Amino acid sequence: MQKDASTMEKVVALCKRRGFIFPSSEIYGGIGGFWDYGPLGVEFKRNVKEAWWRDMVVGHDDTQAPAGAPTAYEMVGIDSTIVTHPQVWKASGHFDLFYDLFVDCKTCKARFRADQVKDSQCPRKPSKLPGEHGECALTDPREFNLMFKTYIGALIDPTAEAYLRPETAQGIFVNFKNVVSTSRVKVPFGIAQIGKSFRNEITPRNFTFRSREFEQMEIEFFCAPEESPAWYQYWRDRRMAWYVSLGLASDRLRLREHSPEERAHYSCGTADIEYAFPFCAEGDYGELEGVSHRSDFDLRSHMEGKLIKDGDQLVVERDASGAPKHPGSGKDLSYFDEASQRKFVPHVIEPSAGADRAALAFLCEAYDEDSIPDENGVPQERVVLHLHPRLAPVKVAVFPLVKKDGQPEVAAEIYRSLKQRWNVSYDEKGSIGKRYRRQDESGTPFCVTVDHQTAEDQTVTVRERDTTTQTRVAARELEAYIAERLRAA
RNA sequence: GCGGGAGUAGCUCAAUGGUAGAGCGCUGGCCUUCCAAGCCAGUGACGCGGGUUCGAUUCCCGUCUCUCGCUCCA
Repeated sequence: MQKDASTMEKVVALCKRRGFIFPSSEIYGGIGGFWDYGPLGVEFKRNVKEAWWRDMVVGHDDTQAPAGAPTAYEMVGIDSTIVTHPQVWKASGHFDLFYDLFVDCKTCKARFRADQVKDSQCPRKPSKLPGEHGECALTDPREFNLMFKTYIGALIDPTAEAYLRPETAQGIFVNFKNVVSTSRVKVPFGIAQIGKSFRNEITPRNFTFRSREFEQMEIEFFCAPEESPAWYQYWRDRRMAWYVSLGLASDRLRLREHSPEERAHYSCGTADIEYAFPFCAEGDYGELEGVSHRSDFDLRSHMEGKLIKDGDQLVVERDASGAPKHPGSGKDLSYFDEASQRKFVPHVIEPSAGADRAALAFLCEAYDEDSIPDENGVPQERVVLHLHPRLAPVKVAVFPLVKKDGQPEVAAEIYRSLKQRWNVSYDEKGSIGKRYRRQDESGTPFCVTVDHQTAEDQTVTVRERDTTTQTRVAARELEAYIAERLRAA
């Protein structure tokens, strides 16, 4: 189906109606930029994260090179804290990057970074600086704090200031030494993490796409400097293929290589995996994941202190007295490679994905309105989520065709048995067609119905969500049948 | 923060200066041998504070929240 801004409204409405996603704190009027996942949503989002964790981490084979990879590599995971030592964000550059002073002009509604006023021009009189025009009405510089601040300990004291992490990546870098020295990994290897991050986005927008509290799925992949371009290629393509494998196969998905001007100063390669969300203007895309080549920027930052660019070199930023502006840990985060008898600071490839964004893209892609014939053969519109079975919150729904003749008892028995393996729901209310439709909206790939024939030959019907076709299957073979279909998907 | 839009039931909408109706949904029951539309019953709303008024959901003011556009990005 054609998808545009009105589709987005329908997806949002469906999410609310079926219990995927609710506005946070809604009974108090909501709170912008925060969203809660409901009963179906939590299962769905867990499936997204589980698919990522399985495909990237626990399912990874350390012993041989995957297709497209330069060599075999190892993968491990961690789970670091949301609140860290505040110095982490100073050394990483986030403190300076996320903590700006702005002045606004009340006359022309423009906003300038306080440190860039002298390089800006007044929108009404471009020959003048902001504030020089007679009608300019600049505010005092005001703090723009993109990191959530909190206080460690019960006492509110400036020395106790800390921040909620704006990304999970730094928790990996600061644990690099711990992982290397305890888990026997050798370069090249990756450390993965899934977790919440927080940013005071100035403009939360577009449903869960830009939220202030969101969840990331990040890998920091450490390799030898000279191998990094090949690993960058690998991860870029590997991550793109992951989305395709879970259903984002349409032309709404794309991989976009950043131009050199667009890249961060330390990066020698960045690509975005983007999806044309229904809320995007024609030709626009929204970012799902950034895969970037970060060189040795991060580990060096945590050794030496916050780095800035000096020519084509990265050097420690210094204050007036010549001391590092934001000192690093001083710990040696370099790696000794036994094979080559060589010591180096590993280079990093970072595939950084938004779990909520991926989830939203899967929902938008899956949303469909089609029509299927009713009992009289007249086409009737239906709403269906064609979610990949791995992502579907409920895998199977079990129904008795009618609520009598012992059918509910048989159906409940099947429900209990399948439930040991999958998330299964049972429903005996209303007409059978209505129950099918309800499951279609939830993205349930299979509906099993016990009917009159079940009592005669112990078979049930299995109805498929996408085609609505039905297959008669022996009850005792049901689990194997569904397992096979799920595996084949 | 600035500018625009909007707040009536879970959702979509209606009406009214005299405290609100409907459809869908949801719940219970009846009916029903396969794709949301039968029958009965039930559930449930005027964002908030103030003003005008005998009386405000309605008019006025304020406020809050959401939402759209601008600096942010997973």
